[in-house]
Amino acid sequence: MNSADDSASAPMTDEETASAGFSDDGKNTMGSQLASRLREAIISGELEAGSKINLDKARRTFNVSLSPLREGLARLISDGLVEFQDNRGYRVAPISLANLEEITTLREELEVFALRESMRIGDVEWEGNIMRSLHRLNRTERDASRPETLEQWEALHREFHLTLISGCGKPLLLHFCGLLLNLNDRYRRVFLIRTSGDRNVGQEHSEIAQGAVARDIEYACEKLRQHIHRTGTNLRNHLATKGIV
Amino acid sequence: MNSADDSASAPMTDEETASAGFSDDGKNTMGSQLASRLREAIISGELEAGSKINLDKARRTFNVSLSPLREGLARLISDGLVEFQDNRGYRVAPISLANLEEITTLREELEVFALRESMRIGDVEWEGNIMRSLHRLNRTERDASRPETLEQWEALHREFHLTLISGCGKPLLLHFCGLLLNLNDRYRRVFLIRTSGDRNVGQEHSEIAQGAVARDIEYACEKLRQHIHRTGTNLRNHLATKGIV
DNA sequence: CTATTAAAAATAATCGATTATCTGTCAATG
DNA sequence: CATTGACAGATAATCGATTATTTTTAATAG
Repeated sequence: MNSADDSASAPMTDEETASAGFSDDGKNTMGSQLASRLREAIISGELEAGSKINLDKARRTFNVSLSPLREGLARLISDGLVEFQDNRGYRVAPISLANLEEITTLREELEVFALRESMRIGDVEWEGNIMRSLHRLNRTERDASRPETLEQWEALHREFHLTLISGCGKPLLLHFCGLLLNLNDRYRRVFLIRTSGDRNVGQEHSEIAQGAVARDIEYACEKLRQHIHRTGTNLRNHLATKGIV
Repeated sequence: MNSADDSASAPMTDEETASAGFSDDGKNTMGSQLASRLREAIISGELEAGSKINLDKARRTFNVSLSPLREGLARLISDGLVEFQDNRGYRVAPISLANLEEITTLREELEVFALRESMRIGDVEWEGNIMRSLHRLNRTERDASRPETLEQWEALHREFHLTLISGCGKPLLLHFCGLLLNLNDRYRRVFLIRTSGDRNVGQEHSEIAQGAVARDIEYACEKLRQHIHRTGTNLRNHLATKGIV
């Protein structure tokens, strides 16, 4: 439960978005790699929400022994992406309308609170990091027809949101926000959503970022709240379309 | 990440306070039992904060193989009680003034928010559960000279706080609050603190509970916030006494 | 004397096999 | 016909041994 300063690092690969409590040096262990692969498989929808994870099958699929497999799965439990029951094994965490709405609500509470704190005590380096993240995000095209573009955009988008609140000086809070962001991204990835026509997401990000570095607390926080809320509404509509309750 | 309704159950044993994502049927697996024993060892201070956990030694101490030991430790990572690094093993999560202050701040934010939501949508059963938890808590004496009394009180105290917010209908939020409560209790247990003279904790609990069932949102939330804040201040002083930074 | 490297010891990670538990099927019973 | 119970197959949990990595120690060069 530490590492509040990840955001200052070089361009992130998916592997580096690991959750708190665990950390990888690059020289990964098998369990770590599996956690990454499984996380990607779940967030991308390759592993269906709610489905059972057969250990023996997974073991063969990934060509590993049970130990590292369980190790990896344990981490995804921390992430809220996998559920577990004694003697009954693992299951991909289900998705639901209620879950999405809770994620959205909590993001509005926690992420906005974290932004407020960041604007209160964040330093110049924090400001700089925001502008850099914003620039990189805005320079990246999001093309639904090319998956590698999507993944890249998702990584940068996540990075932007985390950087925005990285100045708050509260590792636990950042951990919670990271989890929520992860869970939220899953809904977007599962539905391969492109933003609906009436939104200019790039501009929304810019407004939040500019408000943040200008230390206009009420403006920035309100923009962020709206941004999160709109995303929630957007995703909810897609969920409804697919008939998910 | 479910089970929002634990609070309606019979008197809790320590084992039943397991974290979300995992659940035990009573017919526990070895990993589950280990998680409980280790959790107790850490929260009680038996395992020193910040100290390294030697797998081989632990394996011999608990008379188990590596697999269930790792399994148990993985759960404590989810709880924020253990930290892990690839190829370097496990370590009891350290304690610090900053960590305690963050826990207190986040409890003020999240627990109060959860109480607000509970008061907005909680039903009569929720109200009843609160009154029951309050009664059981107030009927239990907390005697620092008798450890079994302390554990009993801690369990009931935890139960009371969770029940208070159990009506909010937000499993994730309850999960976060549960984690924070756990982390907070650790500080209290480690220092075997009895409440300082100027507080009547029993009355504080009663006021919060009565405000909650009377749906006096502002009153109850403010009382809860003060309660959490006082506990934080209290613990901080003890930490300072022991020279912990 | 300090810094660098090599070997040895300690520790963590993984594997393959074994044991325990659960789940579904089907027959026997009321 | 529904219910119970025993069996068999599937699946999860655990173990003991092996392999990989890190940390410590010792030796050597500068």
